[in-house]
Amino acid sequence: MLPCAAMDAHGDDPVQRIRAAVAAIPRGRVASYGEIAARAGLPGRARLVGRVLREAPAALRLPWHRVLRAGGVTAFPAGSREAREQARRLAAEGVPMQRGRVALDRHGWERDLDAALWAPPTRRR
DNA sequence: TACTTGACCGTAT
DNA sequence: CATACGGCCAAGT
Repeated sequence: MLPCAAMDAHGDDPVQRIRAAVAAIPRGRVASYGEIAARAGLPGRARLVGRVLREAPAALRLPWHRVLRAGGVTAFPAGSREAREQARRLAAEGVPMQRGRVALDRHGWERDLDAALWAPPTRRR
């Protein structure tokens, strides 16, 4: 038998883990390719994330529009069909993209961590 | 088999 | 802000 059979039980396939990481991006939030790679346990492999998204079946309904390049810049050429579609989808969930860029300090997935560290100890509202 | 491409990234100039 | 460079590595030529 193959030794990988055991690990498969947990989903060892990089493609599956990347898809799962993308699917986990909260609505109204965005993440970078590098961040997704790291969350999928594949640090330094941002390009693989791009490849996986490009080849992902549309039927999977992955929130690909929530994935941006480092710095919050769209991975698509300005004005391209994909870039416009991405901006449209993000806008639909309250994430503005201007000049092909999203403000990560306001909409980045990791923003919550910083917010938590800087937030007042007591309740907020 | 060797070389090129890419939905990328961080650092350095 | 813009180039450049090295790292990454599966697919395509």
